[in-house]
Amino acid sequence: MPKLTKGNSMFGAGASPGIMSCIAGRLLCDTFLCSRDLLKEVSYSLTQLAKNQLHKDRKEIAPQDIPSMFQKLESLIELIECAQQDAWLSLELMFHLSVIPLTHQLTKLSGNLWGKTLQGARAQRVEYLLLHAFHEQKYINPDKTSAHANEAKDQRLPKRRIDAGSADRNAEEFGGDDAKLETDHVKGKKGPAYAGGLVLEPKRGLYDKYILLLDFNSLYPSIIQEYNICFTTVEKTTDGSIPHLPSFKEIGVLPKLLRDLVERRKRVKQMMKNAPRIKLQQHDIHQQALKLTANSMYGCLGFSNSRFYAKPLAELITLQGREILQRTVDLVQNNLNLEVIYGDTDSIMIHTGLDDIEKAKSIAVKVTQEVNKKYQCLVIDLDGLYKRMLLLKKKKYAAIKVQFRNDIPYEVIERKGLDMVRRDWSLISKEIGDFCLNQILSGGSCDDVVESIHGALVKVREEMKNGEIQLEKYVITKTLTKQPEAYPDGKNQPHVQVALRMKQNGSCTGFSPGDTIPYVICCEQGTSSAGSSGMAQRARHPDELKDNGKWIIDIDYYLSQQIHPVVSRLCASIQGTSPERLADCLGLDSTKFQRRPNYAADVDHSSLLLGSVDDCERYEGCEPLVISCPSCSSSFDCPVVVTSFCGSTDDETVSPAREKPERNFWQSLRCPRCPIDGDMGRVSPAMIANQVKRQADHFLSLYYRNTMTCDDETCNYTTRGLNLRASGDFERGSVCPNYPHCNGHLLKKYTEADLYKQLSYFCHVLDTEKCLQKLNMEASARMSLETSLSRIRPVVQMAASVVSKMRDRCAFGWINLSDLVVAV
DNA sequence: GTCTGGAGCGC
DNA sequence: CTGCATATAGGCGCTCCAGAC
Repeated sequence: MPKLTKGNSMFGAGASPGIMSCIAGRLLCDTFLCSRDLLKEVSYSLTQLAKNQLHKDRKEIAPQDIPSMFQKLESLIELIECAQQDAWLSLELMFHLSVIPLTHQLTKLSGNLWGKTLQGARAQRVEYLLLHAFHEQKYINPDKTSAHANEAKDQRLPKRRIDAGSADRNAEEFGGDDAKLETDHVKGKKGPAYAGGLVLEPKRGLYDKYILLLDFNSLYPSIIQEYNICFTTVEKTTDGSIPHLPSFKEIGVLPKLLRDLVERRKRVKQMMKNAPRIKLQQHDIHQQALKLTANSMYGCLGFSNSRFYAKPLAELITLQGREILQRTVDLVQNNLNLEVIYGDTDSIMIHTGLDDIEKAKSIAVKVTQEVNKKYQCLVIDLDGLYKRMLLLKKKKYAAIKVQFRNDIPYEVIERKGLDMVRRDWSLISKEIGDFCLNQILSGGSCDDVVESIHGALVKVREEMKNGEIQLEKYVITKTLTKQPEAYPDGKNQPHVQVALRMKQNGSCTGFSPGDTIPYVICCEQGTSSAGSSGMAQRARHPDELKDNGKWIIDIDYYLSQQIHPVVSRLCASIQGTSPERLADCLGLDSTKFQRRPNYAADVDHSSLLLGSVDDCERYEGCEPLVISCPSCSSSFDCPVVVTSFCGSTDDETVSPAREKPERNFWQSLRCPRCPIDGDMGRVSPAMIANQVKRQADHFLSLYYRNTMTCDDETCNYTTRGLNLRASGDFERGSVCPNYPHCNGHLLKKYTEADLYKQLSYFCHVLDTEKCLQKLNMEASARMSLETSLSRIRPVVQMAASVVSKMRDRCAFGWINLSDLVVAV
């Protein structure tokens, strides 16, 4: 009898060799593996799958309870019934997913072993598909080499035509020409081996006019056909560069194979139109299998352990993909004058600015016609009409999609990449996030939306504090990618810690890579989370809390690390709220959530200067006015005049205590570091004026340097040169010089708004007049302040007038009146 | 502050 | 030569977290 071990298999894949030998000759359908392949779920436990897929409840029995259930008749029968139920659920799941017919079709297409398809061996399916295709054309296939053998002797036999004649040029070897890179890749497995799809920099924000989502149907398979890309057609390069497109007229093996698959799929889809009900599902599975097979071929060209590994071909395909997407964007923006707001690999989103769905559709028709004219195989198509959309980042957006059933429109909310679709956030933060998203997309007024979000946050905080939230909502789920013991930094990973502890105390037998681990973040009763150890140490399995009073939910963690980040990311472009305000609603210390300085580039400076914000906020980010002492070599930040004479303004509360020594500068007009007596460190009015002038000139020249930086964070290209490349998107600055590789735009590093703000700050520092009008104080205090200021006025007069003249020359001082029109 | 490993998405 | 254990893996692009430095 072979050993029926389990648990040492990678990715928890299937059964051990022992089990396989026991069932030799029979197919094994593991519904756990199939579900992981075909479904997207937070957890792939039978309980979860039964609930979400079959809508049935499953009774769970803890492993440690099983032995005792054998002790009594009733409990033994219960155990048997549960086991039987599990068997039926697995079977039902198998039918629900149509695993057998689907894998049957896939196997028939590729000609591999059905049992392997059931194990999910995708690379092997493609391998067999290509083996058959090349063999049929009388090519000799390359040998299969193991990863180990690859490292020792990276030599793969080229494919050679049996009738080795004219086609000798085909006998090229695509693998192994860059052995160094390849072994790096095999060993470290870090970093991509070649460039992939192009992702456009999104124009972030909330859109309430129709957006068109257009995408190319199966981009990569279509590129292979469009440009006849194959082992047999592409000329190999010797220097490791990407090969050129083939000029070979005869159709290659890969393109022909794909063409056949596409045509067969077309025929099957045609048959579906007037097929009897009973045949409908069968056809549907057949066409799915054809599509899956066509789409998985590219992936295996780039897979370094594949028998048909061909990095140059994979590179050539993705390069074409990037160029096609960029050409499409250029066409839509420059020739059709439409605004492209985002695009990823094979898709573009167009902001129509229209409320009328029919007009929006007609634009889509026009665009698709124009684009499709340019290609033979490639087809772009309308894939979605979004009524409203929130575009947050690359690969992160949500939209209300309008769909049609029998020409009747209905709306669905689509969420891509947002925290709410990820399993590694707790249910409670996902629920709040969904609520906020629904509010934002509701189309309600800004005030209403913000108010209801703030209200919801206050409410959930109350409920959490009162213990009204179920434990399940706090559960976070993460996947193990290695054996729990194999993590080098397992100490820092909550799910690894939980898995190790569960194994240790015997509540389970062990874990395999691919298993999902649920946990909650806790704190020890009576201690605050702030002082305790790292969060990985405070992670517990939900069951550990149920019968143990020592650990309780760490509510502060959930408020600040789960709910706040999710909500504040959603609200990033929503007027009327801010991370600070949201933190306030959650009862958190709002000072910890202040805007990071690099966000300042995103905000509109003009509104900042126009509004009635207080001085410290208005001049945030400005460089201080530095006065250097004529006697000693020290320098110090010049304090604001009015603040020095009036201790009770707002500025005092924000000034750090370290500025105290400079406080009385304006009273004494002496360097604070020089001896009090004697003439050392005395600063004259002319010195002040000179120093102010010199510093203002510095900022002026900074502005005129006109340094431009690319707004694509991954590029960050910086230049002073002018780039005259045309772009449909003039407002955002000119196209990045890295153009085909980067889709960003050059923006001024130091804008006129920055300069204006800086000069205004210097004016503010030296101001002795305007500040009086603004102050709201008692008559007696005002009198004494006025006297002090009038004494200092002659000293700063010269400096103040120098800098205010410079500021007033700055064109930014001209206010566009339309900016002042504000909807009330 | 920056950098890195890990995870989990989108396409 | 036999018994037993081994190894079994589609791609790249892009956030985001937490910890180390």
